[in-house]
This record gives sequence, structure tokens and C-alpha cells, in this order.
Amino acid sequence: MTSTKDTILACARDQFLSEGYKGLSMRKIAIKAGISATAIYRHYDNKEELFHHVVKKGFATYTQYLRPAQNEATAELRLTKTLSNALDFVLDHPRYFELIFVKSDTKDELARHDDLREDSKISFDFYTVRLQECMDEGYLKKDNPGEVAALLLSAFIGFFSLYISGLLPRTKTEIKALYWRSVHRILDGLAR
Amino acid sequence: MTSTKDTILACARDQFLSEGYKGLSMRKIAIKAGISATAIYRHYDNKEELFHHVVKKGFATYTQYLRPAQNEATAELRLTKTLSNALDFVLDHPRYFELIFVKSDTKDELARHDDLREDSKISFDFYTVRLQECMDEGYLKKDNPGEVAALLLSAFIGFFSLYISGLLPRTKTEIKALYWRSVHRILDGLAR
Amino acid sequence: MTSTKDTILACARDQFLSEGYKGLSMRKIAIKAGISATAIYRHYDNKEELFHHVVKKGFATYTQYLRPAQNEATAELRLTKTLSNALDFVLDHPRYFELIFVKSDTKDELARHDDLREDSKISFDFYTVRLQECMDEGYLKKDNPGEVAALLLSAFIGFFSLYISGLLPRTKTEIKALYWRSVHRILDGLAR
Amino acid sequence: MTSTKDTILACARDQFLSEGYKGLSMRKIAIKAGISATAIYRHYDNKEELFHHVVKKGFATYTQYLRPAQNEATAELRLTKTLSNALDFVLDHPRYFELIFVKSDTKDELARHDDLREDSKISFDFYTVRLQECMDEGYLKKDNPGEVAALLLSAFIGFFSLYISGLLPRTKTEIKALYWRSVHRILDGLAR
DNA sequence: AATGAATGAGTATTCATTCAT
DNA sequence: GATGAATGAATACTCATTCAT
Repeated sequence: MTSTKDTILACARDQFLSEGYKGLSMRKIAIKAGISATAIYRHYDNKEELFHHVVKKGFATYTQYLRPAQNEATAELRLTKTLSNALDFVLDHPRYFELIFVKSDTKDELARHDDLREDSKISFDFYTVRLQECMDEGYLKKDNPGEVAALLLSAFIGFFSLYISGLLPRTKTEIKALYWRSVHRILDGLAR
Repeated sequence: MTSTKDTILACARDQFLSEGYKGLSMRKIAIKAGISATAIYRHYDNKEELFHHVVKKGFATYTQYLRPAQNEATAELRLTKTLSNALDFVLDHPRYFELIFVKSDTKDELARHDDLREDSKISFDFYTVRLQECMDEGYLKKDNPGEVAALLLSAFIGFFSLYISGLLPRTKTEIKALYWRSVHRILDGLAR
Repeated sequence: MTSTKDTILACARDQFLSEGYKGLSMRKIAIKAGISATAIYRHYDNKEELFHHVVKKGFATYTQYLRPAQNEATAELRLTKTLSNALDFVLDHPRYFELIFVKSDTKDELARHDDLREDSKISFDFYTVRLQECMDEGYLKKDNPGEVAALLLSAFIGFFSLYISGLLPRTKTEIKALYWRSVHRILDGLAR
Repeated sequence: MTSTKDTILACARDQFLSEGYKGLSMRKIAIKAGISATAIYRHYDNKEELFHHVVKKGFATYTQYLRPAQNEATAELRLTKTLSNALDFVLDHPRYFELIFVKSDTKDELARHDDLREDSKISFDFYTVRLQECMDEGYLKKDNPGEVAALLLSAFIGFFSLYISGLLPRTKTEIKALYWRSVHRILDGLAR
């Protein structure tokens, strides 16, 4: 009962997630969706708009992972849960991670579309707020929460960027453990 | 007295550095090199092999930036110099940074070519050794130097990935200052 | 209270008049008319038929410009008024002028459709009759009125063809003045 | 021994001359030339450039027809010969005539390319000079030669525009005779 | 060592039109 | 009367690559 429009989007997403940007051709998407290439244009004006929607979907998915962390009881738990959910997101959807944080094609998209910059900012702010809370509650020492958020996010992005490159352990158990040890190396420095 | 082969490589590199991956077409490279497109095939089997050499060149350049840090007097200075040189590298050659650390096309390359993995490992090990030294000399507390290297490198990559995405301050002065504050936030936690 | 059929025709005409033949796509017409592209087919069998009607409309408009000239008092005035009205027609509707007298697509239409040939002939005959009258009244010397009509029409068409090409003065004042000087150069030769 | 480049040009010309602008597709030209569509791009940058050359060829052909008229003994003969050669040109190459004087696509070309405007002006000036001579030699009465040239050219263009539309006699003998009668109707008015 | 010619597969996109509803 | 979905053919053009010279 999914509409063709949704099917196209899903296929575009899958195509991108499996083959990267260069595999994202209208024709291939159409084949995957079982329709003619031109039929896509009934639903999306052009490739850019379609890709834009794919990216939006990526951000939406990411946000869905993060959001529940807000409901934890303490600032410390909310931060930890945030980091935990972010971890899950990457392991569940590594290509989405790339799409949002890594691919430079997406960066061009980001530069052009204000709404994507907004999406990006929202997730950034989510970290900032979590850190602000931790500083307020005394779990972390006073610091510039925006800059600390940038640091945490940097480490997060870089960490999984290395992971995807194959330069870190590949088993999920190992990478999870290393992730948490790395997180704590940073947080320890920020603590008191 | 540079050979045509070198000219081609240099042009491919310049083309990539200025226009990104999509600008890296055999034709454009040929035009830039002042030769015919087919002449490239005298020197490189195909585009992939040429691109492979571009990536190699990127690694070599990066290594050249890092290496002088070895000559500093103390372990702490050698680490600081390493981080300083890495900073210079990114600001001087942002596209090379992308090429080596960000672009997923390169990651495919990495996966396929052992020599690139080797290059990658060498730069990784450079950090590890610097950190080992710092721990040995008591500048940093004892820890797993490889994992700490991964952490530092992660933060480094993620930081400039955000920078390139336009999510961090864009002026060189500001980004440099933020870089060092971020570095020290991490190192402080690792110190004692 | 205009029917959809009329709306479509009007939009097709406007589209043609503003964007030329290449702008005359069913989709664009539909958008302009505020209906779906397929709805057009309720009213016109295909693009050709629709275009045919546009041309018909062009002829009708042209005829409307010419006709009032019949009511002038003398043969000379009727001829002058005819030439004056034809001038107004071109300056008011240059695209219609193209459509009727210039575009070779229309010529194919003409070749295929007898009714258009008829329309064409009617406007041609209008000139012929005007000239016959002038000869009868002694304003012009006796000659073959059909051939003189062809001459006048030729000059008229060619003149504005050059005008549209940008090879004649572009301001309305100038082109009008040149038009009348040209007309009189011809009429002087035909007079006595 | 004609080069492929020439073959392509010839096929493009033929294609245009036989099917008009809408028949002028790279694919069709390629088929006609017996090469692949992409091979065209080895020789012409794009369709516009190719078409530009076709138009140039048209002007060149036209000029070749006109030029010999310069060698006649008297101004009157030079003018008559010019009109005679122009007649031959149209009857020999009606599509070229359309290309140069009628097709509105060419007008866009004209607007964009200075060299075509120059070609156009040259043929225009040819008439102007002929008329100036006739006025100087007393064959025609003193008048503005540029404006008279515009008039003659207008009549010429319009005349054959009607001819191509099928609104004038189609046999070569008849059209030639009518042409000369029309020419003389104009020249008589300009004489003394 | 290098070139010019050519190719086939591929790109996004537009178009007139058909069909089921 | 009208729509949304879909199609197949066509458009200009780019690309990496091959081949004969």
C-alpha cells in the first residue's frame, strides 16, 4: 500500500546506501522501483529534488534515534543515552551516517539548502543542550557547551569515519567497546 | 625535465584538488596536461590506476607534513608539533584531506589496495608512537597508545570534516584557535 | 463563461505568441490553462489539431484588423487604411505575423490543410480587391491587380521579416516611418 | 576524400534543408553520416556550433551567387545581374533561402553571433552599393540607397516566402516571369 | 611516445500520448 | 469532463576506453 512516490524514495535511498552517490542514477532507481525512468518525474521534479528528499530522510532517521534520549532522568543519563543512540544509528545505518556526516556531495547539498542546514543544526544543538545540562548539574566542569559539543561530534564523526574506512576493528562487539572507551577518555577529561 | 607521466599525475592531482572527484575526467586532465586524452593510457592503465596514484601522492604529502615533528626535543613537543603540522596540512590542502580521510571513493580504494592501507597505517602509527613517547616520558598518563591515537585521529578527522561542511567557523584564525582549544580539552583529560 | 476548450486555445495562443513554437508543449499549455495535460485531449485530438486552431485564430485576428478598411470612402483611403491596419497588426502581434507569414511549420500546415489555404487566399484577395478598386478609380494605373497584390504583400512580409530579424530600426516610431516611406516608394511607381 | 568533418556538415545541411530545424538532431545527422552520434562531438563542440557552421555555409553559398554580378559593365547591369543571381540562388537552394532569410531559429542565431550579423550585413550592403551606383549613373533617381535596398530585399524575401508557402505559381517558368514583372514594377517607380 | 577518430554505454531530462479511473 | 500515473521515444551531451596510425 506504499505509494509509488514512497517506493521511488525508498529505492533511491537503498541505491544510494548500497552504491553511493555515483550509483544514484534515475535509470537505476527506476529499474529498482520497477517503473520507467520518466515515471520518476511525475513525483520528483528532478534528481536533485529526489536526492534532497533522501537526505531529509536520513536526517529524520537520525533524529528519531536521538530523541528518546531526552526522556532519561538525569543529565548524565541523557548524555550517555544520546551517545548510545548515536552509536546504534551508525551501526544500523552506516550509509545514512555517511550521507549525513561524511559524503562531500551532501555537503554541497547542505550548502545549498537551508532546511538541511537547519536539520544539521538541530542535531548539533541536541548535543549542546545535553552538555549544558551536564555542566549545570555538575557532572561536567563548566566550559563552552557549543565547543564541547563540536568536540564530541567531531570525535563521533571521525571515529566512525575511520571505522567505515576499515581502519578500526570491524566486529560490532569490539567497535562498541572501543567506542565507549574512547567516549570515556574524552568525558574523563571534561569531568569534575 | 619532469616526465609526461609526472605531468599527468600533477594535473590529475590539481584537477582533483580544485574540482573534486567529479572534475576528475580523463579528458579534462588531458587538456590540463596539454596532451591528448589517449596519451594518458601510455602511462596509466586506466582511470582507477591514475586515481590510485593521486591518492598515493596525497598520503605522501601528508607524511611530509608530519615527519619533521620527529625532530623536536621532547615527546610533548613532538606530539604538539605533529598536531600543528596536521593542522597546516588540512588548511593548505583541504582537498587532500578529503581525499585521504573523508571521500568514500577513497575508502573503496583503501579496501582494494593494500599499499594504501599500508600508507594509512603508517600515518596512524606515527600518532601511536608519539603518544607512546608521551606516556613513557610521563607527559600523558599510561594508556593504550593505539586507542588513544585512534581517538586523537578521530577528533582530528571529524573536526575538519565539520569544518569543510561549513558547520564550524570559517576564518583561519578562528578555526585554528578552536582547533587548539579542542586539542587541549582532549589532552587535559589524558594528562597527569 | 468561456469554455475550457476556448481557454486551452487561448493559452496555446498566448504560449505560442510569447515563447514561439518550441514553447508550445502540451504540458506548458496545460499548466497555463490550470488543467492537466491530458485534459487537453478531451478537446483536441492531438497537438497538431490544437496548433491548427491556433493558426486559424491567427488568421481570424489578422482578418479582423484588415476588415474595417473596407468602410473607408475612397479606394485610395481603403488601400491606405489596409496597409495601416496591417502595420498595426504586426506591431501588436509580431508572433502572429510570424505564425501566418514566416514560420515554415505553418507552411507545412498550409500545405496540408485546405481551410488554411482558404484563409490565406481570403487575405490575399482582400489586397487584390483594394488594388482593383484603385485601378478602377484611377488612383493607380491599370495593371494585373493580383500580381500587384502579391508584390505589395511580398514587400510587407519581407519588410517585417527583416524587422523581426533585427536588421531594421527597432523603435516603433522609426519602423513606422520607414514602413510608410517604403510603401510610397512602391505606390509612386504604380501611380498615375 | 572529403573529411568526416565535411561529411557531418554536409549531412547536417541536407538534413536541415530537407526536414527543417526540428529534423536537425545529432542522432539523425550521425545516422546520415554513417557514424556514431558521439563522433560528431570530435568535430563540433555542440549542436549550436554545428548549426552555426551550416548557416555560415548558407551565407557563403548565397554570397557566391551574388558576387559575379559585380563584374558587369554598367550599374544597371550589375543591379539586374544581382537580382538575377539572387533568383537563381533561391530556385537552386530554397532551403538555404529559408535558412538565411526566413527561419526564426536562424534569427536567434543571428542575434547571438556577430559574424552572422556581419554576413547578413554584407549581403545587405551589396544591394546598397548596387543601388548607389544606379543613382550615381542616373539609372535610378536620387534616393536613400540603404532604404531602397531594404525595400528591394524586403520584396525579394517576401516574394519567395510566399512562393515557398505555395501561394504563388509553382512552375519555375511562371515564377521567374512573375519575379521579373514584380521587380520591374518596383524599379519603374524608382526610375528617372 | 603520442595522436585523432571513433565508439557504446551512460547521463538527466522533455515530450506527446495512452489508459484506468 | 477531467485526472494521475505511466510510458516509450527522443533530446543533447559526457565519459572511459580502444584502435589504427
